[in-house]
Amino acid sequence: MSRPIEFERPQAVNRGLQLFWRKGYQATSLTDLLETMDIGRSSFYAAFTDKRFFFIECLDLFADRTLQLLLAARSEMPPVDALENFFQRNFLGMNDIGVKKNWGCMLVNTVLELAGVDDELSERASHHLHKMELVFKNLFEEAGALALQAQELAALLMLFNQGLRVSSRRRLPDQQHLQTIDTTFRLIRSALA
Amino acid sequence: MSRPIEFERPQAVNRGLQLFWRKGYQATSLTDLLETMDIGRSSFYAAFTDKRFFFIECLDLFADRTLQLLLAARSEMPPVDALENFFQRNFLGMNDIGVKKNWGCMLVNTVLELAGVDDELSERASHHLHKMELVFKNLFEEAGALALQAQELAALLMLFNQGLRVSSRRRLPDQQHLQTIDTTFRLIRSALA
DNA sequence: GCAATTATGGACCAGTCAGTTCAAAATTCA
DNA sequence: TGAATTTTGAACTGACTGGTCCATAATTGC
Repeated sequence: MSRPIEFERPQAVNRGLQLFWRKGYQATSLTDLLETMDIGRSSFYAAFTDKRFFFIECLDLFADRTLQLLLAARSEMPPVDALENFFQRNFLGMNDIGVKKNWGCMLVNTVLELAGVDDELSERASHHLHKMELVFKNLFEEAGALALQAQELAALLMLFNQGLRVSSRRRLPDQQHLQTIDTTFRLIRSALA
Repeated sequence: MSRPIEFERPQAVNRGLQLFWRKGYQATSLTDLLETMDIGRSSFYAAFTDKRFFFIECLDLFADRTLQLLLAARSEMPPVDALENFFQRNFLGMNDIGVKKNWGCMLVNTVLELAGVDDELSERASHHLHKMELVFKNLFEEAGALALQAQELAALLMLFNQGLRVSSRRRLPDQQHLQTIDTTFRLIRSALA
């Protein structure tokens, strides 16, 4: 019968996800992965099929978590505030050891790294971004925008999101990112008013 | 004395550059490179030192060409028109065989692929983007903006640039990209008026 | 505690990677 | 034409890749 492997699995997946997030798919070797996840080779293949399949699991998990983060903010504040907060978080928060993670967005990273190399993975990441854009649109509608305007704003915000994640990986000063977020959302609010 | 190797060199470099542009640094194997450039292994190492060094040459060349493209447009039209034209080009033009190159921007691609993997290369690409942003700023000043406003607009446009290049690799419909460019530049023009 | 089942570490595999070496071929200069 | 020089193809190297295998170890149900 099933054994307590499921116990440590989430933590192992999480460590693997972070490695993929930081270094990308290709630059993450299986050996790196095994060390980081603190797991044996056999166990890895038994639990996750192979590297590519595991990457898909991480990618989907990342997308899901990101969306949950946005929806959690929504449950505590008005829609546009939630969006703004969602972006600000990435440049205010610290991780456990007090160092910021400038790893951008795993979805954006994956689209660019694997387009033309592994189109299936690239398109899967792109699809997750599309779903996120739909959530943006819903939030704008909740804020009172009509369908067409909500869609335009969502497209604009996704473009902004992509640009911001690139800037994040360039390790430009946080102040600049926060400034850009502020400017953008002032613009959005004035369009909604 | 020197032999006519310099004759074919530019074309070989150009073919190599396109391969790096399309597939990125890691996914481009030396064998791929040699076939595409139609050159032998020894000749490659004799002429370009090694893969990484050659990549740098391509990266710098790409940045230079991109800037030249923008400056060429500037010599034929007002600064803001030149900027708009610079972006539109990528979604209107076809290559020799009538197929569009949806390879995004090699600088943006490189920043994302190699951040955390080869920071020296990633930062080199980032630096090229920074130089491009300075050119944006100069063009806005030529269009009559004061230094501070020109800088803000340039930062915004670079963010827009990055976002657009990501969208490009996602192979979203061109019409959407052109629409976004139009919206953005209407905004910019109204800010300048 | 014992047998059946499952997880695990480590050796192992074939393939690919970037890079080197060197003798043969091509080109130059005289 | 012929000697010096340089370019080139092809074989080769050692390291690393993702993935497999299997004997041992751990855990389970009884």
